[in-house]
Amino acid sequence: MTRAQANIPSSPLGRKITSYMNLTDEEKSFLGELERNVTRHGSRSDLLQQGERYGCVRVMRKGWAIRHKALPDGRRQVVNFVLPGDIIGFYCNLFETADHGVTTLTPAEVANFQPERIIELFKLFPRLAAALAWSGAKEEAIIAERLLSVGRRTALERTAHLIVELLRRLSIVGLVEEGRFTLPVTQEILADALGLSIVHINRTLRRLRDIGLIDLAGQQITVHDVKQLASVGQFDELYLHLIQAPKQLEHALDAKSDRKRAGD
Amino acid sequence: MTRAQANIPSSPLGRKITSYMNLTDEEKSFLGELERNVTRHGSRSDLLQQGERYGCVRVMRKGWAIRHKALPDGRRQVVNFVLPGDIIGFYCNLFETADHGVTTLTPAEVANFQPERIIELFKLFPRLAAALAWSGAKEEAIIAERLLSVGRRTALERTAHLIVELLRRLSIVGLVEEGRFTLPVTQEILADALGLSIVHINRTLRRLRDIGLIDLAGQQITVHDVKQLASVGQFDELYLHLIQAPKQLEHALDAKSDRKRAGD
DNA sequence: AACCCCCATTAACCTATGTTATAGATGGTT
DNA sequence: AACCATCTATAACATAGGTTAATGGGGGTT
Repeated sequence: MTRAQANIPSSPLGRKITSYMNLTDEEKSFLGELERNVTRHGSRSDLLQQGERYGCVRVMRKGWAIRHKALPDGRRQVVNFVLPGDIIGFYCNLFETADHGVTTLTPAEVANFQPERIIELFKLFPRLAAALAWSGAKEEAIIAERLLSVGRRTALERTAHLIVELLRRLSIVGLVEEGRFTLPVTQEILADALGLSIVHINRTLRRLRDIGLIDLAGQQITVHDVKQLASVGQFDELYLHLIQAPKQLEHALDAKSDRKRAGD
Repeated sequence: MTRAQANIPSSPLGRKITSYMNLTDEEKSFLGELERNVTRHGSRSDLLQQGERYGCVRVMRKGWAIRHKALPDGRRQVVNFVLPGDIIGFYCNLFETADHGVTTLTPAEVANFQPERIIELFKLFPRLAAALAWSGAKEEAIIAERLLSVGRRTALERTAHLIVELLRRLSIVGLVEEGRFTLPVTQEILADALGLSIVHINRTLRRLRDIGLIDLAGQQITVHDVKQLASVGQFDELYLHLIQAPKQLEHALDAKSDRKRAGD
């Protein structure tokens, strides 16, 4: 059983996982198999509607989406951004029906597999299963951090925080280059993510530009000084480690795999 | 293997689980064993501090607690209320260190067990494990709903929504009587949970009282008309089903237990 | 090239909620 | 029974952010 760290998987999920653990060839091929059934979707199409039954577990291979909840009168809150490599609501699949909707922001490729595969995964490749479980737990942590933002940070702080978060998450899957990345998002969506009005998001982005912290050109955003932007957003180091730290997973693995690890 | 539905478990966790599935005697006794190592804590004591290492998995047996995140300057957001029968941050235990603190609001009894027991649980009692996994998933859903509240509901709506949520959750574990329950919470904590100032929470509670929807007497709160309060809070039926619906679990069980169920 | 739709931008104005300050309950402690 | 610390309650005032409305740009489509 050989570990191949050299060849980086082409799928973002694989790339994300290899960023914190080495995968055996067997693990890689199982993962590849999970991602085999790919569906393609246009921009602004609903992958899941509030109230709909859950079917497959979905993994975002390419493109962005949002998970969002709506009130009867149309007010809407974006709960989370789904980025390439993300599983869409990992633990939510335990529920029968969705309490939120999922909508693409760009043309997207989504991998679909049956929930039962996860059980299989736990039996055959516990390390991989732990990685997914861990990744799912991060979702909750990200949402809680957004709750802190919306509840207690000012508009400027929230916005800065979100930009840094996206930058961090995207860089794990290799979608950031020199502080620049694509932000396929209207200001309305930003507003719904941050609990602000569209006008105020506009004002706030302007301030960030005026201060010289970011540049916006179409859907390209450039962060000039991550450190300063992070400090404006009161970005927490603990949170940073949590959303990208490699070592964390060892902890999960210790807890999860009571049997001897394969490949060691 | 006999199902004993007659004798209701004395622990709130047991009571919560039996509210949506019948437990075998074996399952009950394993659950009882998990809850055997009980620690007692005074009011306002930290069960876990932001940045601290996770140790045991904790179950609230008696009393209330809050999970909260703080900004460097002291602003604080209450992420969730931990009620009797709740597991404290089920999936968070996959992380090495806590990104939030947990503090009791009342004298509390907490059961502690090693994370490894959960693996054991999955092997020996998959139905029970599914129930816990499902219960953990609810945590995320509750946090997402709070995010919607804080981001998009008005002060009055949020407050009404929270009261209904607590009423629902507490009634599952038998802590509500005729719409009346104990709310061991200062207005400061309510404010931190709802992203409001303490003064404004006060105003808002007053309005709810003036409208005649609730009564407050010390820590006793009485909800006169749940339906109307729920409608003020734009309480979503989907969400309601999610936090207490029995049938949901069948779905989880189908997915989780590929082996034949014990006891059937 | 005229039309249209969606989106960003900005100004002017408005209001829900925050802040500060004060007073009064409540309950535990000596 | 006086004291102290917390907590609730309200008033008066301040402001961050919401609302409305108008303008202009960009990219399709006819």
